[in-house]
Amino acid sequence: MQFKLEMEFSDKVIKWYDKSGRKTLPWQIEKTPYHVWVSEVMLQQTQVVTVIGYFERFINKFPTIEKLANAPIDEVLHLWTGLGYYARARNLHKAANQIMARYNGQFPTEFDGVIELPGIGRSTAGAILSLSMNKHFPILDGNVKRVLARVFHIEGWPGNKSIEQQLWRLSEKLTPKMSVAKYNQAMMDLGALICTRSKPSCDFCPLSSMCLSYANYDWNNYPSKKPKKDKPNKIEWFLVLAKNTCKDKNFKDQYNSVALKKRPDNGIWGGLYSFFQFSEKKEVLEFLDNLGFKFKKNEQIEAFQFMSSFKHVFTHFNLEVVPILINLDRLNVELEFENLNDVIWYNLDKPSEVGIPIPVEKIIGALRNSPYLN
DNA sequence: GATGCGTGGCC
DNA sequence: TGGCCAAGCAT
Repeated sequence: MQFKLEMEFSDKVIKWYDKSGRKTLPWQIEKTPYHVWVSEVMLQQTQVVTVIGYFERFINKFPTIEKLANAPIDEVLHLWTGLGYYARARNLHKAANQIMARYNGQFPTEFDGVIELPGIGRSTAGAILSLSMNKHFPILDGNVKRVLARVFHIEGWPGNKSIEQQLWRLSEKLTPKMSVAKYNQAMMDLGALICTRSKPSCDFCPLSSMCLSYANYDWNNYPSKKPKKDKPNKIEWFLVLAKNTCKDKNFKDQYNSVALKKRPDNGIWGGLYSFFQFSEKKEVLEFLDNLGFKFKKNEQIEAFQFMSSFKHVFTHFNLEVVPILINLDRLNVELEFENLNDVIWYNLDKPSEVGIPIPVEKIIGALRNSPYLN
């Protein structure tokens, strides 16, 4: 038997959802475990408007867990290009294969089995089981954290373990036995639509009468801000090796493919294809040396074309990208990458279906329609 | 337990 | 413009 406060809380939330909640997002049409799973993973640290298009393309390409499991990882990463946090895609693919092997392709229905899958933590497991099967599990995403921190004046940054634990206990206590699916979706909607990070719409909030932050008009202090840390700046040279593969005389002075190398599965842009990257310029020359280039000073200057450098911002550092373009046709050399693993010639006109990080996309875009083409 | 992991939007 | 953050998880 739940106490009055909890009953009142969930009652208000659910009634609000019936009137004002979201019910027609792409992953709410057929609320299968697979659809909810893919959407929840895409929505990790990512906003709904961004996810919608990615979700539709993804489900269209991989309509079932089996199709996803059997797809090449590069194809999965291709559909994830631009979404970020690429480990999510690799984990999704790995988990799909586990589901095939362990559960005969049926998404597991027990919490222990779900949370064991790579890329699924406590909150995502709770979301999948509650939203798609109405099972009684709490969730604690950024929206729920914000709502609870404000209504109950939870002090401290939720990234802190003990604060997060407090919030989990609150979420457990407030999650009703009945209508869990509706309640959990309602809490996320409330956080996303009403109890927003800045300028919340308290006038339309079903919880305002029991909200400490509303009473004190101090929503801006909850949840507490993350402690600041300065971001390092890094510089990276991207070696753009380009050549003409169409062998047409008219395109003699142009090229239409560039060399890309698959990055290691771990770390930044894991499993994606990028240009050869170097943190020191002299490493670029050494690399070319090893490939058989022997430059005299003047040749080097002629061979290098510096494209516009630009900045790319990550969560934890700033990256200055300096692309160096080398037109191999002009040098009249034939480079062989046979001794290098995971290198592809990426055709600018017929792009391979692989994952590409945004800065690489930008450079490729510049090559397609810019003066560099001459 | 702190840190690594993307990208786009907002003010 | 730049700092901050958004449906977290893995290590």
